[in-house]
Amino acid sequence: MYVKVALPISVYQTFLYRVSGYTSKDSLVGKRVLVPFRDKKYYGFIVDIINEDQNKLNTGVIKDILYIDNFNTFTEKEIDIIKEISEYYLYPIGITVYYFIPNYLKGKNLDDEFVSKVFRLNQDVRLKLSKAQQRLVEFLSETGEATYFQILDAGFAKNTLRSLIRQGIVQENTFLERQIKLKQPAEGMQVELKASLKEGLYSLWGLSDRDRLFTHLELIKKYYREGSSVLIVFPSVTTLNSYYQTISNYIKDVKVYHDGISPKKQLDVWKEVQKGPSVILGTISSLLIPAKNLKLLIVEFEHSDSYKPISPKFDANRVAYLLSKYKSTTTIYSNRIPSLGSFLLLESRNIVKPKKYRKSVEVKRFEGYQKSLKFIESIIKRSESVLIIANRSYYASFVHCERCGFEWFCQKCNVLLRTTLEDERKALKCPKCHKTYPYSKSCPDCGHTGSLKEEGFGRDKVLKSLKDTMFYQVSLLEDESKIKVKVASSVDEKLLFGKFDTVINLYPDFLKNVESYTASEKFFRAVVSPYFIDSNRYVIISNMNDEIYKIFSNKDILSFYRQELEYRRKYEYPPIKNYLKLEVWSKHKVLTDIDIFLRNYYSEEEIYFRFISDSYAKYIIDSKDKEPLRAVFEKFTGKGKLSIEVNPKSI
DNA sequence: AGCACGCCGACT
DNA sequence: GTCGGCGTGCTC
Repeated sequence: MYVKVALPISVYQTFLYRVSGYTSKDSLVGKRVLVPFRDKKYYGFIVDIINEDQNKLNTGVIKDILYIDNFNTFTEKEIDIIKEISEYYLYPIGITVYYFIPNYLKGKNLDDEFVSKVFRLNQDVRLKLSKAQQRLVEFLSETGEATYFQILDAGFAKNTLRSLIRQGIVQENTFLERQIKLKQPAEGMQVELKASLKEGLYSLWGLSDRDRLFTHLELIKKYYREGSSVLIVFPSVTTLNSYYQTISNYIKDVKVYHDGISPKKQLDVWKEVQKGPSVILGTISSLLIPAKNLKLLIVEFEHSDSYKPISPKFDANRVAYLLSKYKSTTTIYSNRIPSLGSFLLLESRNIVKPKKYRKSVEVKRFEGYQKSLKFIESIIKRSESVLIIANRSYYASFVHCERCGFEWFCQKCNVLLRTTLEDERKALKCPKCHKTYPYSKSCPDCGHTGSLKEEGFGRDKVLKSLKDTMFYQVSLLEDESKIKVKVASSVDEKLLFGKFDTVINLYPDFLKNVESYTASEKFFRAVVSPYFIDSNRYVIISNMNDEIYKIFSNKDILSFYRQELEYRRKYEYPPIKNYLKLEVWSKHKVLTDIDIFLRNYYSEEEIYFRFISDSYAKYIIDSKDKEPLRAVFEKFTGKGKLSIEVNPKSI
């Protein structure tokens, strides 16, 4: 008998091998095999079975497999989903499979000291760092947290990581199975749950994190009792962890699967959930865990950028949809407020009705950092507990105007510029593309001289200021729990099950001042998401009074999205319009070859955007036809670095 | 991805 | 005449 095997190499094709001692009735699809390939041995996965007589179609010698696992890593259904992901996102099948398997089965790096640890950035960094160290700091700042494999995959060396840990810039965390009991039970379920949800897609939003948790809990219990498995997916180990600490009080034997647990434990969980119904909390890498009778899938914080990994480039929300298609699961996209993309799909989904909140929103004019601080202090004096959202966590200095709040962003990357010294002269530098901009003494926005400060009022500065001037105890949100005043950079992906007296949103304005078509959406999120944190009072310190008033005075809080979709439709931006994105890093000769190739297949109108430099090219293609891109990949792979993104999140 | 094959320039 | 550069093609 012959089997098609997907190998972890960057090609679209699969390879044919011979297995003996099995019949086509055995469930070989989804099993891991060790195969000879050239003069090497690779672990691959069986994705198809070929009947004997069909092998005549093939040329060349077919080799025998060397070894086959006695258990299935995947069932046929997960393999079908992997095939569809690989096809849809034009990503080599073997590498796609590898993304979803337990680390233990990859058989490498397993005894490394850093495996099973999650890395996060510590506070303010003002030390001199090497290029590689700077890039890793930037990477962790963007992703929030990363596992060891993610860091290696992103091309960083172990030594870079090690040196940053030694300097105290990067923190290594291990997963703790610590449980915290919630003081308050659910305040009467405001959500109407029908006897049982039918299979299909649902959107759950408009609730505080705690109410959402208890809504999940009701559903989880129901499905679990009926003998079904439940999978809840989180954008990060940090989020998963805080959910686990709470829900494990209510459900015995919750299983956890992510890259922060040991490879051996991962494999144990993987095998265990195939045997009987389980409740599993996992990160994106757990999406295709072959849980027995999986009938409920919850994607928590569905808007998160972490649901679109870099390699392979797929969208976890789409995989969640595929799970409902192939496994008939009830899939729930859960969030405080839906993402714009989710909102677009609300019509085709069932909505779990949000409860009506009647919380007033106060907008306080931003008149500089010092005045805001005074105002915050006055609120703290009169409050039991306060959460301050600073909207940024700064680790390097940048420039802003103390008077009007203006901040410099890179025109290309929309990243805050940092101050640097170029030939002993101050300049502004983009940390991403390294483009430099001239420094000026007066504010480019309000023209005021002497009001420019080389520091932001991100999380770290707010924390320091409050610690210096106040008698109250202040801490970061993620630190000790019994502190009156908490400071956070953002709450967008942090589950907050407790209740605050007051939530203060400090100057979200700069998000809107960015020159990007996504700016309004980001601002909306930053302003509205904290509204659903359980609190008596919500104060926003901002100069965007009109916009904020408009958002909250609307009967339907999401009506902003309707207007935003109009705008996206008019200018043909995602998520209304989907594009294909191709990026190439190579020599000029290769870039021009690719250019000729592409222009041969796509018309002028279909090439929406095109940029070619000496070493880099970028295309945004407005076409449904992906095949030319597949051809480019096959023809030019190996001649440089290629990246294809289907439905990119930004163009 | 990796590795071999093969076609051109630089060398003891 | 040979060594080694890297462009091209293939791996079951």
